Amino acid sequence: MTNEELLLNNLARHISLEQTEIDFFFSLLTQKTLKKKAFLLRQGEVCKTENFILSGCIRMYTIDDSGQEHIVMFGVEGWWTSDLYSFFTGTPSEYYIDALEDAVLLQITKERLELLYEKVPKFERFFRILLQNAFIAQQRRINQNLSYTAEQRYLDFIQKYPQLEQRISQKQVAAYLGFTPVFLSMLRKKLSQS
Amino acid sequence: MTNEELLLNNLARHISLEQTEIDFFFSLLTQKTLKKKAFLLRQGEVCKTENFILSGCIRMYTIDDSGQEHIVMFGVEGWWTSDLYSFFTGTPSEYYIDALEDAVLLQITKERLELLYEKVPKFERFFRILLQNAFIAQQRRINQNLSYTAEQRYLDFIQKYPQLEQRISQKQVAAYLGFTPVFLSMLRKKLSQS
DNA sequence: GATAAAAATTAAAGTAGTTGAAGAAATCAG
DNA sequence: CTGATTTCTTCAACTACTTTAATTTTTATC
Repeated sequence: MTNEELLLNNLARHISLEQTEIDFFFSLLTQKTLKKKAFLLRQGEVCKTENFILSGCIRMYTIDDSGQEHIVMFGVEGWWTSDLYSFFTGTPSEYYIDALEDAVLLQITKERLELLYEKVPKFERFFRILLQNAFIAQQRRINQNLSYTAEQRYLDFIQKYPQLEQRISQKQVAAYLGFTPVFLSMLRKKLSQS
Repeated sequence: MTNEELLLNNLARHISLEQTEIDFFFSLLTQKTLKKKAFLLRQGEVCKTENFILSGCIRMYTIDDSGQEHIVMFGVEGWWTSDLYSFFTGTPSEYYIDALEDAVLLQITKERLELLYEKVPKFERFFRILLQNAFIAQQRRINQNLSYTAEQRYLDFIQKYPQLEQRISQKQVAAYLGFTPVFLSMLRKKLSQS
């Protein structure tokens, strides 16, 4: 699947478009490559784009008072990523976004997105559906953090994202699940023995 | 402020409407009263409505394997509440929604919402913005659950929702913040002493 | 391919939050 | 107003998870 097809698929899953509408949409996008460890966004900056991931792996995270990183979301090819709050309100972000692997993105700015909504209102629906899915995924995560033990959450994670677990370090998995890498190591040992 | 004004305000904050559009919107709503402890939705049922809370207090929660309740969201007057996943996909909900205080709601069904989007597309924007705000609030919560101690989360909660803390039991607060009522009681004692 | 840097493992001691149980205080239903 | 139910508090024992620190393994760099 080519890059363009990846995004076309993503669109077609939710709305049906004329070729001219597709072309117009693509004309609004710019491509960006991001080397591993390079930042797409830093805390304090305003997030100017929504980003469709063509390849690679990125994370969005905060750093707490004691210097620890906490990952609020991962993104891989086929996913959209952005700090929506900063993007929509124009206020500085609380988050960092950087690449865990070299990545290629398609970006759209807020101005161009507004233009897109105006010219092709169907896209308003498309982005609402994306948001809806992201909302639901977050709600699940909140509920799991409240209801499940660390072990249950880890098992759930590797079952749900088996490919992802292979691609990122355990340190990143722990920063997503909400415990320490040391504890994850102990967990894995315990699970491999039983 | 009358009931109708509460919702009008909520609308006006995000989109501007003609009187006929407002009237049409209101014609699609039905009012529902909910006695304390009465269910708006049970696990396994399909969520048929989005609900605007005119008065009272509701919660959305799950019950885990060991019988404990975990609250994923509260709602008070002026807020919208629903299980969006079930609402949009038509699949059975994983959640319960019930009233912590006698409540009055304005409800809109999915069919009527689709009709509304069709006749007055501005509403698509309105509901997207609502969703956006809810998304952002959830993202904050995920990050806080990862980054903060129980004590920090409690202090943050009472600072952010001082009115709410007065209206609901500590048991509900604990079920929202993710620890036991016993621990909350200990926390409060410790905080009152220092 | 050698060296440096980052990640993962292990162990031991410490802490935050849970569990269970019992009594006191508050709320609810008739 | 009364008894019944639910909520809150307190205590002590327990467990899940953290912290620190030392060692090994893996990955990155020139």
